[in-house]
Amino acid sequence: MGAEALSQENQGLNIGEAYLLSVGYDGERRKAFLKLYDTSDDRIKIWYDDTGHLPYCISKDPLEELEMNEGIAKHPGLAKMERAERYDALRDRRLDVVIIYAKDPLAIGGRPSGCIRDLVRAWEANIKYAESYIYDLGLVPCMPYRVSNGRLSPMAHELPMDAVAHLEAALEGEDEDHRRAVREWISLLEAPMPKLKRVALDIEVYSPIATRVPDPDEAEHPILCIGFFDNEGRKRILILDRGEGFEAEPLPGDLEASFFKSEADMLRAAFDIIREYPIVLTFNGDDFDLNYIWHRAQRLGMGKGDIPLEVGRESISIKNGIHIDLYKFFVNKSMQVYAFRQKYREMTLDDVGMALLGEGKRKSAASVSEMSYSELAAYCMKDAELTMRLSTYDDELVMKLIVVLSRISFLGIEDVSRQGVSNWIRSMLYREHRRRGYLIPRPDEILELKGTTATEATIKGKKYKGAIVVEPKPGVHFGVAVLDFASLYPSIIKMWNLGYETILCPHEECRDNLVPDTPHWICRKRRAIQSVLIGSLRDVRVKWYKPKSKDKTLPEPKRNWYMVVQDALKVILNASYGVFGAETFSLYCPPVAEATAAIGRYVIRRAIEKAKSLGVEVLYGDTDSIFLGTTDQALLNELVRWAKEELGMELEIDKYYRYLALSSRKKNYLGVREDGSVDIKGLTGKKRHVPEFLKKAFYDMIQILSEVRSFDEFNSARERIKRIVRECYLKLKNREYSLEELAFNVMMGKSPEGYTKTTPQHVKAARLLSQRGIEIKPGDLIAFVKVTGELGVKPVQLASKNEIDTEKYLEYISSTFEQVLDALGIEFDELIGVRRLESFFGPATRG
DNA sequence: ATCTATGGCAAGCCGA
DNA sequence: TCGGCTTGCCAT
Repeated sequence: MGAEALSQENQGLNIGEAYLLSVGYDGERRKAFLKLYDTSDDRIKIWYDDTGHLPYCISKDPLEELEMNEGIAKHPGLAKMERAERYDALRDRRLDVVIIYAKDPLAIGGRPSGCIRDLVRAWEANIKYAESYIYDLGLVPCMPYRVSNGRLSPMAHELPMDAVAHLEAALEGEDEDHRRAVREWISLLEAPMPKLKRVALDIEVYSPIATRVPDPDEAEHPILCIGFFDNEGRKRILILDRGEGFEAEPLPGDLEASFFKSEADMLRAAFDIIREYPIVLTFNGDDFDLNYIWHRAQRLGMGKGDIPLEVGRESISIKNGIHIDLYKFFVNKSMQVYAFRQKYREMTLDDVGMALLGEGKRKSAASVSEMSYSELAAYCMKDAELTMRLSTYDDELVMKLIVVLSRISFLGIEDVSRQGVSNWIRSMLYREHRRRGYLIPRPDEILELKGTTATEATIKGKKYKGAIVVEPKPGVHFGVAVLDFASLYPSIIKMWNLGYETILCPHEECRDNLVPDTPHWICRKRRAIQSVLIGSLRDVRVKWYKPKSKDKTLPEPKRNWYMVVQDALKVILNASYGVFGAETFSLYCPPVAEATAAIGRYVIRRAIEKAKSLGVEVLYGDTDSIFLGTTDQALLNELVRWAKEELGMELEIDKYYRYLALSSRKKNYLGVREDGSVDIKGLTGKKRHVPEFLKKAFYDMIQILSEVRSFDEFNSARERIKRIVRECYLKLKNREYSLEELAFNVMMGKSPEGYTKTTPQHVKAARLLSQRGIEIKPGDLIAFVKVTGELGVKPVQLASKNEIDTEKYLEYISSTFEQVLDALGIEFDELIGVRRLESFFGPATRG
């Protein structure tokens, strides 16, 4: 049937080179479609499914659903097969558990559905659709294809010979599953990067109250202007002509401005511009800009057909186009922490722009409603420009990341840029199930077969025991080497064949293949899917992309690409263990997470014992790292060799410290490297909430410590540190610091009413702000100072200098500095003079 | 609708 | 006053 008949829509579709960017479902046609980026004219072409697969439709009304899916019930594959027969057939093809698919078969990009029934399961066993559909066709998002007479075929690209040669050597001794996976990853990651034409859009909306954000669902106020900034630097601005009082005035010369008497005409002009581009970028366009336009256009009498937008539940797409909401991308915790190293802290365009581009939003005294046309245009254009530049800076880093993540996760770019890391991993694993013809287990099926955890967590309320943190040896240590296991948990998943299928397998023969520290065992007969996929990704990163990204002999663009891929892989690998311990993950399997952590403890424990047996002192260690009191190459190399031999794990010499200062606190240290750079971990002085004045003094002290080369030099350093602390103390006492410098900055974890058990200080301050009519939302940073009086705190906005509680601040200074000083054997009292301090000292010093 | 994990520290709250 | 608990932030 269908496979032979070309859809009418596809007839005559010929594209030389097209990148598959997104997968969607057209409800009216009841067909899946692909959005293809045509590189010859930079437009999106739509390709409709003509493979003849039947869509399964989900409806709240069961009768309606049956009716809609009549075709499926008649499907020959389904009709033929009896229930018991199906299960047997499944069992034969599976590893060792009965695994049954039970997700919404229309989940494009994978939205789980509660609507699950045998019908779907059986149907899924025989035909595949939608999410599985691009896999059936052998398609991978963001890869190049040729379309000829409506048929898609992959475009070959050359693999770099050095990569091929290197990999063949590195793959020696690995099994065939692993080798195949590594080759495929390289092929995906080395495919060409498409040049993507795109425009950034931003709107400004009139608001009668300056501080209130207009509600997009109501869209009751007019849109004042719409700015477009494209990746070739073209700037266009559409402005609503509001008549009297707003004379047309000269606008910057490179700005193409158009004025409209009618807001509807302005929107129509905006739609024409949107249609010009294959890709539209916004910063929060899902929730605000495009959402407002959507509702406003209808309020002005336009029909849905006149608007080139497609509104989904959580996102807005563009007909014949792609919409990427960069806010959703940057708000993603994994991106923030691992790819951008926490350079930005707040999820605003201003903060992200400042951190990544060195430039924030345009400052303006007036609200948009009161701005002159030229000011309004400049303000709006700046936001559009920042949004665009977030996608272009550093040789298109962000676009590259999205493309690479899309290829790894097999999600289209609209999905991958909006979803979290657990969904990327889910999609990656599902794809492999489908390719192998495996059905996918439901969460309750895995849980029932594999059960929960067997160890007791150290922290109350956690599900299982985690990593080891070695008790630090307090003091200053000169000549320290830090060794760590490269990608510890992914390596464990690879070496120990961990996966939901293989843990606690049904074979008697495997029961003695135990995970140390647990009653769990692991299958010896089959390889687990996740072990293969995560293990191969890990090897691709560690053996190819990471070293290449550091190779200074490579041309810059090449090295940049290696760096991007390396970062993208890091993000996925870092999450690859945690997802199995997250209830919300669709392949949640607590014993897998527990076993991973347990093996991690075993590995580091063995390494510590080995170091000791070599006569090396172990100063500290955390999860996957050990800090050793030697820099003797022979000893270190022996340890590395031993780890490879004995544990099958790659232990690496990470760095050397000229000296390392340890207190008795875990996860707290200061290490100075040979070149004088300093690693500060966990110390209060660097934490976000600490007042600026104290951070400054703290870093002044660090600067001094970084210059210390030998034990003797601590004496002069001590004097200089003494001066810093004294000065800090005096300025505090004389009230020379501004309120801003004195402010603690603490984030609201929830709304002010959400705090029922206790009322922390920042919440007290927040409530004072609420009383003044200032809205406080979760995620807001509250700046407050400590004051004398009942409450003890006040928001900066409401405080005055003379009510500052200097004693409290002094306590804070002393405890902050002590963390470093007690490691160095310096008494805080002695720095500042005990005489003056006596009255302040409350808590005794540690150690 | 969305959400990787556990371990550890400092500070403050709050009831015994 | 003490100690358990909550909170936020950080390490890995």
